[in-house]
Amino acid sequence: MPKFQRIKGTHDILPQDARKWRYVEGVVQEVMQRYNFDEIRTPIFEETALFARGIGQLTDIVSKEMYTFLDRGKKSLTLKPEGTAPVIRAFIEHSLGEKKPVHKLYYISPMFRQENPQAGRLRQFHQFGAELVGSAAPEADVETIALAVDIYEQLGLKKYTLKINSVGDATCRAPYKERLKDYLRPRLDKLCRSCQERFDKNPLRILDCKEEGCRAETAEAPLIIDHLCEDCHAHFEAVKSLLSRLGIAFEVDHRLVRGLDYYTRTAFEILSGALGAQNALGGGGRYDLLAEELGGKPTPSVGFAAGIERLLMVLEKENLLSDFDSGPDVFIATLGEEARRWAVQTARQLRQRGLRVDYDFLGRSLKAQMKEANRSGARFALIVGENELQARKVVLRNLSSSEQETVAIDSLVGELEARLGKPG
RNA sequence: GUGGGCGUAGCUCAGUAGGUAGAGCACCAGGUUGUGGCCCUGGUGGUCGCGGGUUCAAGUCCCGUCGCUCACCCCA
Repeated sequence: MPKFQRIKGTHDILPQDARKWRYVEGVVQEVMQRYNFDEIRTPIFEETALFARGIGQLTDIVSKEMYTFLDRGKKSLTLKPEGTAPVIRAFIEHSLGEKKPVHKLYYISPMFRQENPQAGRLRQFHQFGAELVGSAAPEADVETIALAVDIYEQLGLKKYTLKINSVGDATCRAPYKERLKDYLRPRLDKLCRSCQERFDKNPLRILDCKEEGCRAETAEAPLIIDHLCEDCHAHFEAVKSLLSRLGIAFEVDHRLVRGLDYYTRTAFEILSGALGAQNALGGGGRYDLLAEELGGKPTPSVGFAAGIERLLMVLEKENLLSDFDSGPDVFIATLGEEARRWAVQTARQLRQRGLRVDYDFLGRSLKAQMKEANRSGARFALIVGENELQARKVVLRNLSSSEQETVAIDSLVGELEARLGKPG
């Protein structure tokens, strides 16, 4: 048992996995670029009040999941539990809205939530996300949804479900909430205990409860979709029709509610059956009121966030993550002191030419060095002893074909580059 | 915060009726005086999560504790 171990809910990403992360992050960046989203990087921590204000004091995230601490100046700081509030804070702080009306921003970042870990749920986890800031048009909603979908498509993912809903806005949500509460009030005692708690805090979420009894009780409950104001209704219809035009399959789920308070109108989630209990790959929606809430000018916006760990779990399950092993171009195996010194020098020379080169650091036998070369996945081995040095030649062995030949040291670089297909 | 499962070599695990630990893989060395992948031989490696108790004797029984994991809740 090691003396120190990683703290609960965190993961070390070891080299073999790091390759998979780099691949996924690369695809994310590439698709983001196609949609002309630009990267933004915000700090790992923020003033606590930013999240309390932005996400909502009553949400689970803020009320019980944040990593909050005091700095030496007794200021309350919080490790970011989500990405949208920080991005909007930066947007306001740097007056980006004054420079041009619409900003398309994306991020890839760790997030922190102090929950009990389980499959697909960590305390430090990673999200990529995008925010389209400054447009109220339904095209903007569709832009972010299509972007999310295309990232999954680009990764080869087939089995996922897109669910969408509208949660209304300032004019229609409050009245609907009251109607819903009126409906639920007489049935309150038949609901599960957590739903009874939700009644005051977040009644909309009761519709999303998985309890058999609650589902039955709410089967006939009024749905927000039937109580949207005219503008919200038109917006939702436009979003749906644009999605259809793009051939993006979706399910309307009138019970879909998101856990962060800032959402208005469009809300969506992307689910995967391959995940277990935590089945949301990503989610997002429109948040037209957030910028004002954070002290900025009214700035209608949409965005989404998606979990990288969950995505990797699914890709792994679907067998979409293979062939990431690769070894050096050349492994130098030596015999004798003089040859070892030559290897140090030659390795650097080759590396400066752009080749990936490695050699032995343990002073082992030639046989052990060859074994190491094989294990490393190297394409070529360079075998060098006193004989070769005297003759100014080296043995160049192709490790997959087992063919080898003697090459003059002076023409080594050219010979290697020719065989590796690299530009000389 | 609550509940279930699990904690034996680097990894995956076995361990019978309690008698102070094994396999496969990996690793190292040799079989080839200067050459890998297969094969053969040998070797390194374990306070059996930790603490306490029962017992002549505990990985094996009892209690506690910590950790991991899955689930509830919530969400990525």
